[in-house]
Amino acid sequence: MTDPSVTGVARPTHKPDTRTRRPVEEREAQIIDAAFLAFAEAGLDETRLEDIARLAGVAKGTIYLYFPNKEALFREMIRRTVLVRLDELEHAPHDADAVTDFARVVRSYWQYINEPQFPVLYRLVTGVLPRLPELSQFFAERVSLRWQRLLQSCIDACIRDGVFGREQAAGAARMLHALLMQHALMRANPTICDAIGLHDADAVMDRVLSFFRAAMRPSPPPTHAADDSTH
Amino acid sequence: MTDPSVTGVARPTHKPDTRTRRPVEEREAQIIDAAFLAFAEAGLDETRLEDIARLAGVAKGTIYLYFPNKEALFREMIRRTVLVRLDELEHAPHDADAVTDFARVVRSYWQYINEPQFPVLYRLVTGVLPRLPELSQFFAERVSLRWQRLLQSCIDACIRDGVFGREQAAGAARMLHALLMQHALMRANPTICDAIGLHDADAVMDRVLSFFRAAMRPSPPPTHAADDSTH
DNA sequence: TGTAAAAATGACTGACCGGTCAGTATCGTT
DNA sequence: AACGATACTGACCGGTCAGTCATTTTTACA
Repeated sequence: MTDPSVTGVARPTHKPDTRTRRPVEEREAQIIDAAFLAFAEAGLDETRLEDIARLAGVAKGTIYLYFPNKEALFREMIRRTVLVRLDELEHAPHDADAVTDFARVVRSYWQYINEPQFPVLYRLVTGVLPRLPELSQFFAERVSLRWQRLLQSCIDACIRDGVFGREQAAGAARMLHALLMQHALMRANPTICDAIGLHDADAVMDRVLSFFRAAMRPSPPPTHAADDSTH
Repeated sequence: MTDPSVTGVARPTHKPDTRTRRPVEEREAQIIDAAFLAFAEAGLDETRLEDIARLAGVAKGTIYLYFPNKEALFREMIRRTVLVRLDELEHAPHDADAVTDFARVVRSYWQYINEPQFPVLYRLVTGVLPRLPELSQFFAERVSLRWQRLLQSCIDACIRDGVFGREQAAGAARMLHALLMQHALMRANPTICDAIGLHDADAVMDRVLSFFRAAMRPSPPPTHAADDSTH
């Protein structure tokens, strides 16, 4: 008996520093990581605390030393996983060139929502919406709205520079967000991804951006040519 | 024993319309409707069979006369609710005019995904994805892919007519689908809907269509004016 | 009205699992 | 080494609920 997984490792080499409290954060992270994996596979209700405990390499009771209950663990897991990398991305300094800036932000967003965690989070949050509405609110605020604001500011800069026309300015960020988000979600769905070939993430983003730029390109001066559309 | 769904019809009784078996379908529909309401509120796991039974006005045991278990009831509820109105829409005869046709199909799709049931179905299906992957496949096939094909055929017709340019032809239906779907989902999320004002469904659709048309408008002839963009 | 079959009922059962806590192991200090 | 203090464990408890089935109600028909 006893636990062979961790015991006996930490030899008392005098005492380098009192790391007594360090393990607390480690344990939490350990449990959170395990929770992500377990919840990702089975969702909030179908996941048993035992499973999380086993994945984390601790006993079930240990989880309750760090989180008051299953739901709180779930919530905290979502919170932390959503926030990973989000802040650093937003706080990156703006470039001088509006176009470069725009491209950089779009790429960051695209990267973020195409990491494998993202669709999982989206699914988990969506799945528990009626039970944990504040979580969905948090998600909407932190992801959808935040990025839309960021995108809009880049787009506005491009409009000021004359790269984009003014015609589609209103809601342009929403459109771009919709295109990117939906494509990321489609890519995460094997049925759809296979059916319409979205495997190459870069290619998909280029395609979306090309479409977006086409919509945003300034109108030609009013030369009223009736039907010059021949191929 | 035997199959209750069809048996007894061939009775040579002189009664002209033996409605003997009519209640069977009624009961099923009754239970399915109640299941939709109950599942919509709490999801697959959190919904108790008792709740569904109470909503349907039957006893719990009765449900098991019509559905083998909870999961099958859930699946069947999704299947039927997804299919409602889908076929009739697709089978409507095509118009002669490509533009009118396009507008009609887009409006149908928009209507479909903005009915209050739709986001609920989307959420439910998304929520149980790892457990019932074939359901998500069904949903993807019946909604996303089917409509994308339909949209693409309308768009192609518009391109042939010169209304849309050829440049963005590839994946145009996917783009439009992404825009419409994501906007419908955002509209169903109170946090987002309130934050960016998407309450007026018609206005939102117009905005999306305007953006889409801007992207699809044929390019002007190649007058290579370098920087004519100054308003 | 009688009666047999079909339909519906809801009390019951047993598996399951979130949460508890008495007990054990480990660590830091003296 | 001895002694708290702290971290961890996992058997256990109790509530819950999907699914069952003996019983009751309804229906069909003579």
